[in-house]
Amino acid sequence: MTAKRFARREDLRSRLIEAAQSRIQSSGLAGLRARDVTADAGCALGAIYTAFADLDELILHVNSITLARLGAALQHQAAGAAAPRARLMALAKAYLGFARDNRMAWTALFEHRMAPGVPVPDWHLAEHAVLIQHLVEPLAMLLPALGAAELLARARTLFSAVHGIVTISLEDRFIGLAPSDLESELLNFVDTLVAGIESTG
Amino acid sequence: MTAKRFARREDLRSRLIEAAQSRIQSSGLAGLRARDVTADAGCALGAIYTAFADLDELILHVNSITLARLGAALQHQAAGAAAPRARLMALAKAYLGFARDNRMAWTALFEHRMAPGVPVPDWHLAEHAVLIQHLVEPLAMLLPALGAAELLARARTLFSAVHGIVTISLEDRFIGLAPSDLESELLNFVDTLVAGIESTG
DNA sequence: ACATAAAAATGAACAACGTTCACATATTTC
DNA sequence: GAAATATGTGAACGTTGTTCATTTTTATGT
Repeated sequence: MTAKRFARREDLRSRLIEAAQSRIQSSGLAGLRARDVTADAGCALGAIYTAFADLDELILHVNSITLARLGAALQHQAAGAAAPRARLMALAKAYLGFARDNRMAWTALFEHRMAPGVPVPDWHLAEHAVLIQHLVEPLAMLLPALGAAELLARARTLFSAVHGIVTISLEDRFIGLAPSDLESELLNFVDTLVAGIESTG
Repeated sequence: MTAKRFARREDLRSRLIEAAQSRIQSSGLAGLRARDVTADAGCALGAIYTAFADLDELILHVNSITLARLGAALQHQAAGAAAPRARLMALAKAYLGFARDNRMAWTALFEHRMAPGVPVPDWHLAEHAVLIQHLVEPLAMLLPALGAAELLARARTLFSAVHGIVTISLEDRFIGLAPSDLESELLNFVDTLVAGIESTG
C-alpha cells in the first residue's frame, strides 16, 4: 500500500505547518527560522524540502489557515446583521477584532512576499478573493444599479480602505490611536461612506 | 580644522544614501545588499558602519528622501484646488500618481521594518506625520465643528483608507484593477466619502 | 518471506547575507 | 613634524535558507 507513505508525508506537512504557525504567532514572520520550525516539528532541517518546495510555500499554507479563520470570523459576525449598513459595520468590526486578536498571523498575511518573479499561486489568490465576496452582497443592496464587475471593484475598494485603516493604526510607523478610538473611528468611517453611497447613488 | 573630517563623513553618507536609493529603485528593498551599495558608493564593506549604525538606518535616510519627494508632490498638486472636495481628490490622485511613478521607493516606505524592539526614530515619525497634515486643512472645512484632536484622527483615517486602496491595488496578492479603473475607483471613493461627510456632518 | 528497487529522511556542507574587528591609513593636535 | 586620534579597510565570523551524498524507511517482484 502506498497509503502509508502518503499518511507519513501528510503528517510531516501538518506538523511543519503547525510549528510554523506557532512560531509566527509568537515571533512574527520575520522571526521564522527553518531550524526552529524543524526542531519544533521533530524532524531534520532538510525535511522541509521533502514536504514543501521552500519556506515560502510553507508560509503560504500557514497563511491559508489564517485566511480560513478570518473568513469564518467574518461569516460569523456578518450573520447577525441583515441591513447593509449594519452588516458592513459588523464586518469592519470583525476584521479589526481578528487583526487585534491574531496580530502576528494577520500581519504575516500581508507582509509575506514571494521570491522575485515567482507569482502567488492561484489557489492562494482565490482564498483572498473570498474575503472580498463578503462585501459584495451588502454593497449590492446599496447599489442595485451596478453590474457584477463594478460591484466587485467597489467591494475591493472598500475592503482595501478598511484594511488600510486597520493596518496603519496597528503599525509602529504612525503614532497609533488608542484602541477604543480606533474602533469608533473605523465604524464612523464605514458609516460615513455608506451615507455617501446612499446620498449619491 | 575639523571641517574636512566632517565633509568627508558627509560625502560618504550621501554617496551611500544615493547608492542605496538607486538599488531600491531598481531591485526593491528586498534586493538591497550591503556589498552592492558599498561597491556602488566606492567604499569598503565596513564603511557603512562608520557612517550609519546599520543598514536599517541607511534605509531610513532613503525613506526620508522619498517622503520629502512625496510631500512635495502632494503640496504641488493640492495647490491647484481650493474647495475641500476637489483638494482631497487631487491629493488622492497625486498620492496614487507618486506611488505608480516611484513604485519601489514608495513600497520601501511601508515595507521596511526595524529590528525587533527597536522603535522608529522620532525624526522619521515626524516626517510621516507631515503627510497627514495635508488632509487636516480640507477636512477642517468640511467638519468645522470638530476639535484639533478629532480632526487629526479623521485625517489619519482618511489617509489610511486611501493608502490601503492604492497599496492593495498595486500588490500581486489580489488581482489588480486596470490602471485607469484604479484611478476612477479611487476618485469615486473620495467623492463618495466627502458626500457622506457633507450629508451627516 | 526475502531480496531488490524506490522513496524519503538525515544532517553536514555550501553559498549568501549583515556585522565585527584587528589592522592600515588619514586627519587633527601640540 | 611627531604623537594622538579618528576613520577606512576587507578578511573573518555567525546566522541564514538551501542542497546533496548517505542512511534509513517503505514498496515491489518473485
